[in-house]
Amino acid sequence: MRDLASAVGMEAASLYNHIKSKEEILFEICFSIADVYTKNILSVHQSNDVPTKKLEQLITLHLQINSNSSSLASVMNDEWRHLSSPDRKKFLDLRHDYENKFIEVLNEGIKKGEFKKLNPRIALFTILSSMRWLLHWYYANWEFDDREIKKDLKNMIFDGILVHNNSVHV
Amino acid sequence: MRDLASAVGMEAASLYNHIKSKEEILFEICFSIADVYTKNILSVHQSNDVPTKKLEQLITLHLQINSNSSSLASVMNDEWRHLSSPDRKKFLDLRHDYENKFIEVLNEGIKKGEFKKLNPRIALFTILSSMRWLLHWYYANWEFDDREIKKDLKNMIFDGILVHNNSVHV
DNA sequence: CCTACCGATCGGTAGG
DNA sequence: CCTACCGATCGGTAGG
Repeated sequence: MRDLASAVGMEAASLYNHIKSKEEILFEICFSIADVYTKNILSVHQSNDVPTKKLEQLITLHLQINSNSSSLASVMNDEWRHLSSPDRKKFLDLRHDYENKFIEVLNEGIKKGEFKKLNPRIALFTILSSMRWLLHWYYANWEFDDREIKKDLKNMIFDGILVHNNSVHV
Repeated sequence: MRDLASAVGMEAASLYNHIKSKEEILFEICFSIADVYTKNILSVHQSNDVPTKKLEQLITLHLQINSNSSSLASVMNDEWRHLSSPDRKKFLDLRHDYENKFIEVLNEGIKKGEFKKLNPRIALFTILSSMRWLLHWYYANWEFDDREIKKDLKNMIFDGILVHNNSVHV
């Protein structure tokens, strides 16, 4: 709180005229980002697009949040565990809902023969995890082209690293 | 330190008969795991295998460490930043060496036409990141088959999620 | 918005 | 290996 206060040019005690507690800040961050995910998966879920298109929209969403709101997203990702009793459960429920809807997209794609017959939960975690490095400051030192990252990441998730003769994304 | 002490059935003060400081524990964890990575990439680097084979060996290494030593590996991954001045730099140097050798493998594969023409640093971070979810307790609730995880993960890294007619890994 | 201060907790030491 | 205790730091409150 001392750090936050000095970052906005006041004493720690003065922060409490604007916020109720440290955890309130965490709450705001976690649920504002979770809201974006929830709204987006609902609209993807309701669309009539083909599974590959749905997956592409979800990946685009994650790439956007992870690069445009990386600090908020990394707080959400790493610190949600420190929410206390009722909020923590509420957050986990939102997350599980999101994951389940994402898995439905994967299952639909497998059934239609667009996606490989992978364990959908393993595929889910692997896809989300593969984009998570964008959140860490460690990599901020290497200057990347944002469009190149998005292109290469989509390419790898859809088609992997090996060269295929008839791949549509190469 | 109170938690660690009670986990081994003693008082916090008594720990200091066995260790010098809290940071010494962190040091041991970080550098013992880093050592495994360093030794392995050297032997892969010196082999005459084809890049695809080299990459497969590196992925196998990460999968093994991330699932067999997940708690040590997650401490190393998340807490190395808290090493103090000379050790922190030493650790980062090891890490950069590792990453550079990994990138050489990727570049070799691109040059030989085995791997797609991706930005090798983006590819590196994406590959390593995609396996990182194995480190988080959150997923421990879902009971997975270890061999299924390894199979699906390799499949996704090499060939992606889309179905290809002539993919060798499907 | 600040000064002054609180109780709890932390890594660690002294001394046995 | 324990009791007793230290200085620093943390989230937060009182009172102006």
